[in-house]
Amino acid sequence: MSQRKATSDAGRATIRDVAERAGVSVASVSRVLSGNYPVSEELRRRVMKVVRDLDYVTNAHARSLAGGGTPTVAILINNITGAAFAHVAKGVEGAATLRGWLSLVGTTGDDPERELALVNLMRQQGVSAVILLGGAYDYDEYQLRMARFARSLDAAGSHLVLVGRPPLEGDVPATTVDYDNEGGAYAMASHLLSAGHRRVLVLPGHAELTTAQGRLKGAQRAFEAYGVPFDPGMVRHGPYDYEHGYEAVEAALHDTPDFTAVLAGTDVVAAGAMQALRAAGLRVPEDVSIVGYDDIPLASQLTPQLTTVHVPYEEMGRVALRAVADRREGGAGRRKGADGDHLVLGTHVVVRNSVRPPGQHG
Amino acid sequence: MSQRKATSDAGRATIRDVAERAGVSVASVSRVLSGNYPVSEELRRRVMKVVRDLDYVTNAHARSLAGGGTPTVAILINNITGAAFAHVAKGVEGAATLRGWLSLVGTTGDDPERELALVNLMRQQGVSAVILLGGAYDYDEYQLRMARFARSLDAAGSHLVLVGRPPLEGDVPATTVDYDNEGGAYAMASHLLSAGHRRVLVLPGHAELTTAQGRLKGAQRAFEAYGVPFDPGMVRHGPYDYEHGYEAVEAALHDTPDFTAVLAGTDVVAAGAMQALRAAGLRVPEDVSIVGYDDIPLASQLTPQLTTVHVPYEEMGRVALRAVADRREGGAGRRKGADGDHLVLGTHVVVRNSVRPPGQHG
DNA sequence: CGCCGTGCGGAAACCGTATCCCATCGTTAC
DNA sequence: GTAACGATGGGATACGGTTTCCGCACGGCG
Repeated sequence: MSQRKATSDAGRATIRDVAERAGVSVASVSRVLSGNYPVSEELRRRVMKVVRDLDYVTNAHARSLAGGGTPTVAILINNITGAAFAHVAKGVEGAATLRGWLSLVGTTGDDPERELALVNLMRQQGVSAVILLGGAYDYDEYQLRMARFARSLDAAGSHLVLVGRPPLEGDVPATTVDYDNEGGAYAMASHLLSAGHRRVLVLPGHAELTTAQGRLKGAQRAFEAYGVPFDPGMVRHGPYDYEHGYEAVEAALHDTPDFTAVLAGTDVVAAGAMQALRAAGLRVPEDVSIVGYDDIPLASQLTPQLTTVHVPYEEMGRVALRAVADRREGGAGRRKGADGDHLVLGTHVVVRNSVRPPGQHG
Repeated sequence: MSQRKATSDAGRATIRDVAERAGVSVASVSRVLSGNYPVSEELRRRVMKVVRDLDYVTNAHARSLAGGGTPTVAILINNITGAAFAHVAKGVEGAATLRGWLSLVGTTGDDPERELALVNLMRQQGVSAVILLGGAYDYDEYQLRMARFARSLDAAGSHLVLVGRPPLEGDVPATTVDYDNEGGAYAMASHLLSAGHRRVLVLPGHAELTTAQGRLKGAQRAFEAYGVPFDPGMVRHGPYDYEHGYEAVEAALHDTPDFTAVLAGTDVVAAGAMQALRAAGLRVPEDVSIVGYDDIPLASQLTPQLTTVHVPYEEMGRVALRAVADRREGGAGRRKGADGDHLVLGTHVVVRNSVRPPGQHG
């Protein structure tokens, strides 16, 4: 406990050590390293040699305390193993690294407590922005919670970015990067309808999840547009996972076995649905068609390859980071609440082999 | 450019602001917040109220400069979208958050340049440890490179952890968390052999990748143990992706079509292989058996569900973090090069539905 | 009533770096 | 020849906390 300095010799080299050993001042070393001040070639050489000898690296904490610092973004994600969000994270991380920014990643596990704790932790770190990934549960409290985050971060000179969530209401200092969720669902459902399907099992996801709400709404609109009655009994809610897809189809086969297609809220859900159909002796797509959503790699790896909606996840990540970077460079001149606060990216249907007209066996 | 203080009022609140507003000294505020010094109830209340009013959070940079700081681990990963490594990352992140540690994530994209840059960046951040994820390419240079990283980090009071890579040779200050790669492959190949398969297509991965080398070796040992001649012509190297699995099977069907089973180096490779077999009109497992490696969720989502080798990825992540934490608490008393430097976790075969004895149609 | 111990709050010294301001030196112009 | 000037390097200070060292006030006891 007491010997705090026991490992003193193992501590990292400071800029003072370098200065001393090179026989120059601390200021000169700093200038050589940051390179934003003219120094003589001789000085540079002397300093750099010592830097190499000592394997010196600047202390990022001290640097950012003194004002220099590397810009940092924080990525907060529910579950890092979810393929879709992993792609967004990749987009953010790639774009960040490209401009020399650093990225922190935290996982919330869908726990509001942890989300709060992490936002505060990131605030402590002085991040330039906090990027929140993934659909949100639209509790009454949600809007207030996010608005509080947004203001809190804004007051600290940071910024909140919502990716894949609906924008916040009112004059809240946050940026939203979204995709045309409802439109994708509309197009996907239209694809099924135009193939002749009328009885479609819909598995949009959790009823409270904003993503699921949008996907369901898009499907409903498509049914309307085609003049096909939409049967609420054909909708089954549940989590975005394989098991739900499997169980929902199992249950539907028992309750309403006349469906000829499955509109899954997610590729993973589609995979589960496909498996359940097979287990029941049904063929895909000969007996039942299936479509997914997200277009993660799994979609093209299933048999048959899945027709699905492509969502530009990685691009969204890049866009999110760009929005933050622009805002940061735009600086004081830009007002919050400006036009760029809500960015929407397009989606499109990717046609593969999991859809056929109904009743066409063989 | 010039108006550096333009946004002055937007800057975050400092501990001094809190102290002033609460009418107490800076030291008192610090003591209330860190809680490692007795303060009166009255003082605590006064300070906490102001903290809430101002939405104050401590500046992590200043704190860690002054010695307080939150311990941080860095996770360096080739590709965040790879399922296996994502699980390790999840394990590390979860264990880190559990003890209040922070985790940084960086992706290297298999680029040694970026790897170097990131290690240095992390060193600047003063991380407690750098955790390198994933199989390594065993170039001559690799050992030297890692040894340099290890010493460099060690000198800065940090530590290098290799996860899923072979341990470093010699007296290098690094910890390795590994799994029984070769043993898993041995068991998996034995499973096929005991089912009666003799002609097995082996897709171990890239020839230079240490993971692939181990998996191939394990398979070879199993063949030896069973007294079955191992045909090098049945081995096809390539990347751990879906396309490689597909193309390798396609090529093998042309060159050596007498194989009755596929031993894939990865579940994803197995998925590709399965697809190629189907495309050629072969059934799995009736005509050809397939096994994978890793036991990622995909394995149980394929049709048929894949028999594979379970690798405790998430556990490895947790173990890696625990190793770092222990070392940190063990402190100066522990010598580098101690026993705990190489941890090996077990693997086991998970039997599902993708294997049948050869020649048993129906 | 005075002394001393105790508990709590304040002033100040760092942590490692960037930057401002000034001193110095060599150079050029008058 | 001297003054003014540009190019560099050094010293000092600020960044926002933590922590050590002190001093003060209060209470109990002799």
